[in-house]
Parts: sequence; structure tokens; C-alpha cells
Amino acid sequence: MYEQLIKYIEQNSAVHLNKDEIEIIYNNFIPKKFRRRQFLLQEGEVCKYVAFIVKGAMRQYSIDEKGKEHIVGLCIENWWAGDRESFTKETPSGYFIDAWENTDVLMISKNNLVNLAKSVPAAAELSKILDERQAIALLRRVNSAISYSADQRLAELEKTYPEFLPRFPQHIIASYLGMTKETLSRIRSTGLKK
Amino acid sequence: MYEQLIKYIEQNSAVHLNKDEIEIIYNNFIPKKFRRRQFLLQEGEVCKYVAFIVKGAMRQYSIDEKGKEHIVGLCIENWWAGDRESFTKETPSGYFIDAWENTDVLMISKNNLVNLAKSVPAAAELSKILDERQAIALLRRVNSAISYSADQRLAELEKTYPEFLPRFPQHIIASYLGMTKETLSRIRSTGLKK
DNA sequence: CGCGGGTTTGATGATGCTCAAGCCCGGTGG
DNA sequence: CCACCGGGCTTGAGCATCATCAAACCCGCG
Repeated sequence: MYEQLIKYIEQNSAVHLNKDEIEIIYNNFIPKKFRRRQFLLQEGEVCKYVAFIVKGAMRQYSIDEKGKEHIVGLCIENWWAGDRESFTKETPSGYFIDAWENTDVLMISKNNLVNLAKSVPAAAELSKILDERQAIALLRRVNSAISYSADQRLAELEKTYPEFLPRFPQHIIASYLGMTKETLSRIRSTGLKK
Repeated sequence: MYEQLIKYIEQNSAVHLNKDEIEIIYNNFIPKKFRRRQFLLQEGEVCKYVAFIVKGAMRQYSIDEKGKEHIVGLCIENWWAGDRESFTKETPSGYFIDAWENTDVLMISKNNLVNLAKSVPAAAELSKILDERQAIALLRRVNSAISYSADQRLAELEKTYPEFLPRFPQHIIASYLGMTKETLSRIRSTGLKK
């Protein structure tokens, strides 16, 4: 499990880790298994950990006053799951995060992450890169949400994250795109004809 | 102008700057005035600078195939304007950024920002904090866009950024919220009656 | 075989968009 | 001083898109 994380950090920060650093990483991340449907975080809780997904898939969503789920994020292998807002500000989260598949993760707490950033420069670097990427991806999503029609949003997703489509059922994808499963179904069937 | 930036950096990074650091900041930021409607960035260009807004207001938007503007971001005093994606990856931007009011900014190039981060720890710290905040704000906006109806989105904006409403005309606010000015107008009038 | 989750299809309706007209108001120029 | 203009805001009628609700289907699995 850890090898995958080490490799990920080295690749994404473009830094080679020495023995000591690897040791530190081993000591700061906690391995954990989530069964399908098990929660990493529930609304109202403070997000104590961010989780590196070694294998599996998770989703982050809110539930509105009518009880409907709205998927704000999906994550699979080599992504990070966690509510940044709750994690950094230590405030109650407005989101749920649960495992969509049985999932293996490596989790790190806030304190440990701060320590890690101090002692392993690559980790600090990586953290910054991830924040940047996150901000970039989210701005694209905002643009797509306010600018495009349902079928354009689907087309965008197919281009940006094709790996999501086989991985999650359509009602999840639909929610992620801000539409109903019925609409997604119709778009897909008519989309192919043209 | 610079005093405002210094103050901003000190407050947001919670670090006091020494003379040398202040000197470095003076040397790395370029002051510039934008007239109303003047572009900081146009679609297809690489975003060379991020701009700290000392006074005024700017907007960031895309233009779709029908020629309609979609506002992805608004910024006023003590905010930063710039397309993060284009700036960090040095790729052509998909957005326009222009001044909505006559605006005074302090701009910094990518190279200078990298240098600054090396020599002024507070700047590096700040940069990280801003990325975090950006990611947090954008996730909220995504959630709002995919979960809420037009009137709920307006309510959210009124709570989150009340300072925008008197500052920008309604058709700008409407676009920011992903609706038409007519819809916004109707929501506002019926909203008050209740 | 029956069950449950996922997907599709259809009918209906609400929400929000489009297009068009009119209004308000501050600014400009005759 | 008034006429006119432009930008912004409002209002209305008709329409497109998408949501809702309901039913049926499909298929892997116990």
C-alpha cells in the first residue's frame, strides 16, 4: 500500500524521497479499509483525516432538504478524499463522504500532515500542487455548470474524466453533473444517433 | 498602494514583515491602472500576471459559442485577479478578465512570484492559504450550482458575498449565479413579498 | 424464482430561457 | 431646459429544457 503512495508523491512532486523521509511517511499515514457504503465523513462532523485512495472509489455529497443527494466529488485510485474546508478550518462539514466500492486508503490527520510538511519538503510541495489542481478543476466545473446545457456537461465529463463513466452508475454521474438520471439516460441515447 | 498590499499580506499570513522583505515586495510588484472595460487577460492569451486589487472591481468570464458571457469570478479590493490555470501551467486561457470599474492593481509575474516565495516565507504561506480558500469557495459554488434552485442560489450569494450586490449590476450577478437577468429580476421581486 | 439495483421510457408539469417591449434614470448635447 | 440616448431593470407571452412521477425492463444473485 505504502509503495503506491511513495511513488505517487515522488511522481507528483518530482522529488526523490530518501530513506528517512519514507520512514516518516510510513509513520504518519494510517492504513484503513472501508466497506462499500461505509462513511469516511458524515455531515456535521469535523473531517479529521484526508485519505489517499490506494484502491477503490469514494464519493462526496451533500443532502438537500428534500433528502436528495448531490455529488460534489468522486475519487478513485491515486486521488485524495476528504473535505478540505472542514479539514483545514476544523469546522463541521456540510458533506458526506463514503466508499462506493470496498476501498483501501492511507489516512493522515491534520497534525501529522503539518509535521509531515515540515520534515518532508516533497510533501509540502505536493500539498501545494494539489490545492492548485483542485482550484483549477473546480473553476472548470463551475464554468461548465453555469455555462453549459446538460449534454454539453456530459461531453465535458467524457473528455475530462472518462475513467468515471465505467466506474460509477449513471445516477451518480447524473448527480455529479447536476441533472437527473432520467435526463442523463435520454441524453445518452439521443447523443449516439447523431 | 503598496502599504495596502503589505498590510494584506501581514494580516492574512499572520507574519510580520521586516524591512528587507518589504523592499523585496516593492521590487516584485508592478503597479498598474486599468480603465473600465480594459482587459487584464483575453481568451487565448497566457495569463502572465496575477493582480492584487488595491481599488476597483474586475470580472472573469468565458464567452460561449452564442456569444454569451458567463461570469466565473468577481473580484474587488483586496482580492486577486488572474486565471490560475493559465498562470501556473502557462497555457492559453479560456477566460477573459477585465476591469468593471477603473481599477488600481499591483501585478506580479510568475517568475517574480516564485522568487518572492523563496525569499519571503510569508508570501509562500499566503499563496498556500489563498489556494486553499479558493478551493473551498469553489466547492461551495459547485455544490450550490448543482444542488440549488435559482432563488436558493441568490440567497446563498446574499449571505456569502453581500458586498457584490451593490457593486455589480444585476445582469452580472445573474450570470455569476448561472441564470438570466430576467430570472434574477423576478426572483428578487417575488422574494420580497413573502 | 423472486428480489434489488440500475436503467429506460413515457406523460406531465415546473422552472427558467428567449424574445420583445416598455420603463427608469443619469448623462450629453442642442 | 429639454430631447434624446444608452444602460440597466422590469414585465409579459410563449417555449425549451429538464425535473417529477410512474411503470416497465433488465440482469446478476441469493
